[in-house]
Amino acid sequence: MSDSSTTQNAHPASLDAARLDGTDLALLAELERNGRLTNAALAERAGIAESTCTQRLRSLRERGVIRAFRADIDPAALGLSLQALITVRLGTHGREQVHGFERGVRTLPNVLTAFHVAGADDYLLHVAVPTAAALRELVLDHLTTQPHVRHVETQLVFEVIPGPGLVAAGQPA
Amino acid sequence: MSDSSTTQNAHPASLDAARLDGTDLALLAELERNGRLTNAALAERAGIAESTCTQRLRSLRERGVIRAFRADIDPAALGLSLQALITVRLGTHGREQVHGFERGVRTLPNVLTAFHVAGADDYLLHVAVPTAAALRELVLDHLTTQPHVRHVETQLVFEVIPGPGLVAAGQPA
DNA sequence: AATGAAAGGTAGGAGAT
DNA sequence: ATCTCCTACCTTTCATT
Repeated sequence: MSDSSTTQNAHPASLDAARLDGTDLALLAELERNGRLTNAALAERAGIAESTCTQRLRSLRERGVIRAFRADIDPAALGLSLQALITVRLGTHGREQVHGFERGVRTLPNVLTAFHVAGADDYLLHVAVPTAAALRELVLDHLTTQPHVRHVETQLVFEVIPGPGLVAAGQPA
Repeated sequence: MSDSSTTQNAHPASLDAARLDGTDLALLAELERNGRLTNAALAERAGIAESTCTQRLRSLRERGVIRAFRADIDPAALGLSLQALITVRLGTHGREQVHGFERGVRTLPNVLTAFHVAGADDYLLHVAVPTAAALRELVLDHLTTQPHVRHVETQLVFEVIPGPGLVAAGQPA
């Protein structure tokens, strides 16, 4: 196993629709379901030799098609049993403000993902917290205090429903 | 490698804050960054024997702390270079409507994740599509046509910003 | 719960097609 | 680009502490 930490971000600048053949798609589909499949098992399922599989995998990582392999961890098991979506509007929208806010978000604990969106709102933050009190603190101490934040709105998340997977949606039917 | 596909969902009903010691957290933190770390490397980083690491890992999966291992795939590489957040409001909110809608969402291609939220809106769908035309089709053919959908609003996603990771936020500082 | 040893499985490269 | 074969490494069970 090459074990290059997360996958060196040596992407060639984000390729659009890398040329992926059926074998690549099969590998991706398997690895999206089970990222810890052994190379041997993967090769067998795709009907190719193990060494070929190794090379294909390396190529997919180097091209940035596979960005990383991640353990999918239950937030509740870490004591983060409350999730919320927080809508954020900035007062000014220059490059500096945007970059500043994003830099902050990347290190804000409790933020799972942030979306920069078009429209009246600027950001949507998906967060996980232990308690309602922690959520309030997050909003009051780390968001409304940020220099260019003009408006914040919080929605409780009842449930997160996974979609059918990326590869299922790939390439036109 | 035990290779039980995704991780059999034999969770004990969703444990809240499973008892996780420092070693467990170290393992989770590593695996969140690199889910394909070998057991040997993981053991070394955590300062435990390889056989111990195997057991810890098995336990974490069996308890549902680790739900799965997934390849993180670049949507653009699959030709899905446009992302959006779609807000959905239902007309009626009985159990049947909610379950029906969720069942539909789970099989809707292009849906990466759906959030069931509290408030004026009922759902937020994170989708990835190849083109603006495909987005329009998704909304018109698969959402507004659903029986209990009353209102749909679409926001373009400029950028998805990853948070610092779940484990970073775990347990109070 | 954690460990070391040992058997069996796996990874990735060299060289040929 | 793919394959077969080979060696070094990895995984895991089990007896032991």
